[in-house]
Amino acid sequence: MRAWSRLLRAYAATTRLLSTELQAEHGLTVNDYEALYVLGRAEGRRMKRVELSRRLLLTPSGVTRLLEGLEDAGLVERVACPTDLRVSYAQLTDAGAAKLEAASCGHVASVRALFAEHFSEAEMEHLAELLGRLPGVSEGDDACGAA
Amino acid sequence: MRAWSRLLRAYAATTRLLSTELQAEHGLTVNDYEALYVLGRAEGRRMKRVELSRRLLLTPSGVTRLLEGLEDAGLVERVACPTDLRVSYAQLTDAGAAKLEAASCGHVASVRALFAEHFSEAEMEHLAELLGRLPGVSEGDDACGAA
DNA sequence: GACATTCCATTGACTCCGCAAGTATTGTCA
DNA sequence: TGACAATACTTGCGGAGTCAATGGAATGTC
Repeated sequence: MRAWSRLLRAYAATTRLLSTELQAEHGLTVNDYEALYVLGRAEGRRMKRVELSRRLLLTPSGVTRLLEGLEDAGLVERVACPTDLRVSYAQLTDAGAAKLEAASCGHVASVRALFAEHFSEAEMEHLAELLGRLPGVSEGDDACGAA
Repeated sequence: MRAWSRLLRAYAATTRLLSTELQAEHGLTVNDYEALYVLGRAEGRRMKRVELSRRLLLTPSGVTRLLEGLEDAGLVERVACPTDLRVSYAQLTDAGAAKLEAASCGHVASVRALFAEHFSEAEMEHLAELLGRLPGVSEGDDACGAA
């Protein structure tokens, strides 16, 4: 089916493009960015790791590894939960917030540029709506980059 | 932008689902399947590796590795080109064609099921059309699984 | 006919991420 | 209370794919 194969290709193509750019300009992967973004909008700029894994559609181990990198870069801190010793929050640091701010600007512009080149506002809306119907896609929504 | 973040999530979600199934039933990844499929419809069931990398949106090295697996499994053969010693064709074997046949049935059904559950025919068409506008998505088209 | 250039393909080192297994903590129910 | 399940997270291993570097072959230029 065309829709399916195109979804594969669309992902591959756009990801490659945007990821390369984000990497070159800020040293972040797409998922790094999404993680910072999600944390930035979260209550107290922190979030349980499990929560994060649901938002990003990653497995818990994926989240651990993702945060490893962000922690090493000082963008995210590990904060223990006082009431439940099992959980540890991922908390955006000031550096992380600054990084997010810095990256947002260019990244959002790139995304907009890429999509606006091929779609009208209404079509983007429609595309988002359609994709949102697939299972699990619009879980904890409000999602991606500012605007 | 919602459309972008949902594209990411849609890919992650659907891929995970369908890939797991394909893996369990036939030991193929999604890209393995796409490769077999593309080869199956190619002139003489063979294709230059560069060509394949364009169709699958993989880098040449990605193709080399992908075919490595398929060759080990006896689904694809390496055939030299007489007129240009640089190129080597990937040629679908009879076993490969059989495997494709076997996998197609279930896989196509799964894909259809997944999409049909959430979209009407017209919506799928529309979705495919929208995704196809993104750069590089509808290159060498006719694309995916029988239908 | 020698040279640089370009193209096809492969390899090694790396990243990202999923799976399965393991640990630590919490909750439940006898 | 103590046993057992469930939850949150981490870790070892492996697969898949990228990039950069390489080698071999074809092409264009003088």
